[in-house]
Amino acid sequence: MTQTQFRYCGLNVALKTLTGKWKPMILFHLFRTEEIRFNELWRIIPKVSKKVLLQQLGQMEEDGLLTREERKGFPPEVYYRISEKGRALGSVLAQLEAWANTYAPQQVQQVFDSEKHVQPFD
Amino acid sequence: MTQTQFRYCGLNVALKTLTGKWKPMILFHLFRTEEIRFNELWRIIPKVSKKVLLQQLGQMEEDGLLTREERKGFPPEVYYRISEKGRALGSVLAQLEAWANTYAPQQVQQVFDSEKHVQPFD
DNA sequence: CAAGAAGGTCACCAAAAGGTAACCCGGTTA
DNA sequence: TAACCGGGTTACCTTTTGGTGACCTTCTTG
Repeated sequence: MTQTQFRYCGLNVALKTLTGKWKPMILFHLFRTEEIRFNELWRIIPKVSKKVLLQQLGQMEEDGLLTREERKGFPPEVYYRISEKGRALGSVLAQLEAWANTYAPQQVQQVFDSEKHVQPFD
Repeated sequence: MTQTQFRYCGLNVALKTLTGKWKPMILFHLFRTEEIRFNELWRIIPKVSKKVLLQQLGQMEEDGLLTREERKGFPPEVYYRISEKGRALGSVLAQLEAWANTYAPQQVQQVFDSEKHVQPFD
């Protein structure tokens, strides 16, 4: 028997930092690319508006999940990358992913299908 | 080096089932009591409105995180308990809790403080 | 000089989430 | 009969979240 112990306060905090329509996808890309420019991300993520993407990134920076670096110059570029704190979530996110694939495969498939016609990435 | 692999589809699904103002607290109670009546839960959870509690429980039932059993009789009582699928999340939730306690202890403390004057439970 | 690229802001709107209070129903008890 | 209990719904409102399009700024290039 798995005697799992948790309180809800930390859980609340953790879920609040993860909640946002585009955050799972942003995290996904941050985990796979090591560093990514704003416009790259914007082009990769299907249908998100510039404002909202910006604001989700802003929240994630506030929450310390990622770092934002302005490299000034020509066209001034901004690089986002996963932080220590964000990276520490990796295994948990993978487990959430696994849980959904095990216990709700049809819904996962639906999400997948609803996006594949929009974005053929990989 | 932790080579964490996840896609965002399952993550999206998992987070969607966990998102809701009172769900962390509901889960917390379901994990510790094995079975609980609606009004018990309502009295234990500080300030939630009946409607919203009901609707969060409804979503969680739809999502299969918990089971709802009407025991008809006297005043007809309704018992909620964690499901298989829900219980499978236990260790992940504990890890999210641990992550928040490690990386955002001050925010966790804030949530704790903001609720302790309302509810002295345990 | 005109146009474009990168990153960002602003005003405004639409949808979703949450909250409040009143009410319903069936059965019990004062 | 009146009031109460457990569980639940409804109408209505407020707050939060996400979305659209125009605009700005600095620098570069045609």
